Amino acid sequence: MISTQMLNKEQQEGVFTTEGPVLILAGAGSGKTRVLTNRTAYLIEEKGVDPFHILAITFTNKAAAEMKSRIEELVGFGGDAVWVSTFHSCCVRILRRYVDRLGFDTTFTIYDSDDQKALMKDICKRLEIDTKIYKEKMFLNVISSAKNELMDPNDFRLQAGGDYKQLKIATVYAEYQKALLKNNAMDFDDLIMKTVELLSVDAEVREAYQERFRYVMVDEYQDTNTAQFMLIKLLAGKYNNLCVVGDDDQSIYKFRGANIQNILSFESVYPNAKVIKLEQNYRSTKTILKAANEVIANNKGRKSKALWTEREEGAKVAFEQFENAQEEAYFIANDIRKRVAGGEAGYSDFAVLYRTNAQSRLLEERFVASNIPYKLVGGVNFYARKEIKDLLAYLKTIDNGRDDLAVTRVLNVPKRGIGLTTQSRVAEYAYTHDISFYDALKQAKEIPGIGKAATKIAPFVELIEHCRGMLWSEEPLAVLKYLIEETGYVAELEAEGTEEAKARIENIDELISKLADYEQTSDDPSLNGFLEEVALVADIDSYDENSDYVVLMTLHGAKGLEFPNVYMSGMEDGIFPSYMCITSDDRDDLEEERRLCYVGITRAKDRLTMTAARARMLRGETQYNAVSRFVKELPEEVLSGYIKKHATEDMPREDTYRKAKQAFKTKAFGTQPSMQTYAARKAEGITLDYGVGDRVRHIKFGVGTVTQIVEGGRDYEVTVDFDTFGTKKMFAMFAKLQKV
DNA sequence: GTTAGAAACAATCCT
DNA sequence: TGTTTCTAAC
Repeated sequence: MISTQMLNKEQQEGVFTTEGPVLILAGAGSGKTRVLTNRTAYLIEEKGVDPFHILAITFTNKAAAEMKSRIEELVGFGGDAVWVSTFHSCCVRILRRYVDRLGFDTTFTIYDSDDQKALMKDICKRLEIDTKIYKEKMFLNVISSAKNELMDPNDFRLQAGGDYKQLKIATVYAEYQKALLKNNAMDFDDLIMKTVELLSVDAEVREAYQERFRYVMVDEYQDTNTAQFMLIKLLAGKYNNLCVVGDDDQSIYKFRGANIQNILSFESVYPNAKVIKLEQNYRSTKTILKAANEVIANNKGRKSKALWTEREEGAKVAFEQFENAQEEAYFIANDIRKRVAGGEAGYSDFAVLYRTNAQSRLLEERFVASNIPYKLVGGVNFYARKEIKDLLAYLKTIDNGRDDLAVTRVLNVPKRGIGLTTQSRVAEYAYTHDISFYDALKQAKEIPGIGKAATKIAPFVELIEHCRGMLWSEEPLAVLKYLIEETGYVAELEAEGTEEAKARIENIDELISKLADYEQTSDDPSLNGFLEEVALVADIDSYDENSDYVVLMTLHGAKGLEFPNVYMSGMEDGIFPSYMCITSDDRDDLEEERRLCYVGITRAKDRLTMTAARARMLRGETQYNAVSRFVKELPEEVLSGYIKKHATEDMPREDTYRKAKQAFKTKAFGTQPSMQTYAARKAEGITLDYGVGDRVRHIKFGVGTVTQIVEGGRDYEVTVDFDTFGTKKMFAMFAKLQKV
């Protein structure tokens, strides 16, 4: 049911303009998801469009799931037939059906960035490239950008001209694609590019999808790259009922190939496009919106728009600067604790945002120590963890024997006494006979110079074959369990007994329940399907706004979300804006960073707090950073806690910047930067809730017994005999020991 | 072939 | 600081 009275005039226009190309410029918090869902409902219920003919594309599974459930709520019957998916899963779905027409097997595996790197390493070795001069990552970056621009190895070679380095990259690119094809694998960029290729080359497939997708909608359009643009253009190519929603001020994925021209020149590509602007914000207070507007106004070359709200003024934006990052973390944790205790809000009403994942560690430690429930989004992806990747590699080997990477990963895990020499002999044999690594293993006895290693290989092959046999009659879950049992993977970890090993076992248990869950919820469960789902999950997908925890994540991760209380931490020049973009000579980089700041500010509904530290430890070195220039761009009247005169106007410029920093460094070291924590200065010393003989837990060393406590000034030196790490001496304030 | 300890090295953000 | 790669000894 569509309730138009709930929509403002512009939103209604977005809902009712269903025919032809439409560009909706939707400012932050202007209710774009509401427009998209209502539009879909309108198409189905009022215009009688079969849900089968509607496609909606988002960037994350979480956004897709959310949109899907909201559509189903609105239309009741048939809503689940709408194809709502991410770019990547949409492409996979098409490719799984037709990619054999491009010479791939439809059971292809998807490589993540670790896999890409491993493959690239092999290639560099084979081509005898000195990876000290040309780094693997450089090749991968260039290749990725090329793919985002739909350039295949040939195109790349052509544009290289006579440039030596470019030609070298072209060779590597070609070799890389060859290896992927041989392994029957694709990387993330391939998923899009191959689909575009398929649709361009194969008229039959193209017409089938064009006929199907009579209405196409794209969310977060500002983040699309050239390949994705082409994909959309092709899919919507027959009926051209294409509705894209985006905000150029929130374009923050240039590094991933996002092409801001897609949104800026939409009207020239589709001259008859209808443009609708959503400028009323329903999320933030006037103060927060003013802060956001002022900051983003410093950018040039954007579609002008001004967000406004009917909401109240609200609290000022708080700014706090601390001596170091520890104090900063302490303040944030304490502030949240106080507000929750005061009944002002629940934990889930808070989000702490930062620029880099590395900043999460201190916050996390502090939250653990303060017993604040939190959820860390991002960092090391669950599926990128060693133990998970190992088990997945087994499953991949079982599923697709052509994936050499997966096979080599687990061939000697657990240790089977198959070393590097044997491995390279097999690889060589496979290469010269033009067969897969796994097939070579099957004929291990024939391989010259392998000797007794063949007897070590046989059980591995048997294991894989047995599992393949199992799949005929049993669910993938049974295979995984059998695998864990047979390889002794968990048993080995249990024997280790460390905290780390325990965490790994927990992860494995989680993998088991994920697979079980998949088998329950999927209508046609298969090993291949599970591996695909796993390859495409993003960190953000695991975030659940209904659980009562504080969320910790990067500013990038926060896009599309909203919270009553937001902390933007690490507001320092060199951190945010990042060192990389300050030193870059491309002015656009700073603008992108500013957009990121805009995204961060507009996440907050009621209260926004910015924090900074004077000194921060970065890669083992203490850095002294000035307050972020973005803080200085905030209008004075929205700020509290920060007196502008401290933000000296005489901030040295780029060239003198380093010198000044150096001077500050030496001075600071001379006077011994204060080692006291914020807690100590605020509370005049600390009290311990444990004594000699008590059992305590340390975040890293695990559980141990306190053997000695020595008082020293405001702190205590505590000696703990840890169960697994031996005896350590530490200061109570830093150790954050917890009584158990 | 395996392992532990030393040395080198690293520069965001993500599907 | 934390992780990956190298080296030497078992």
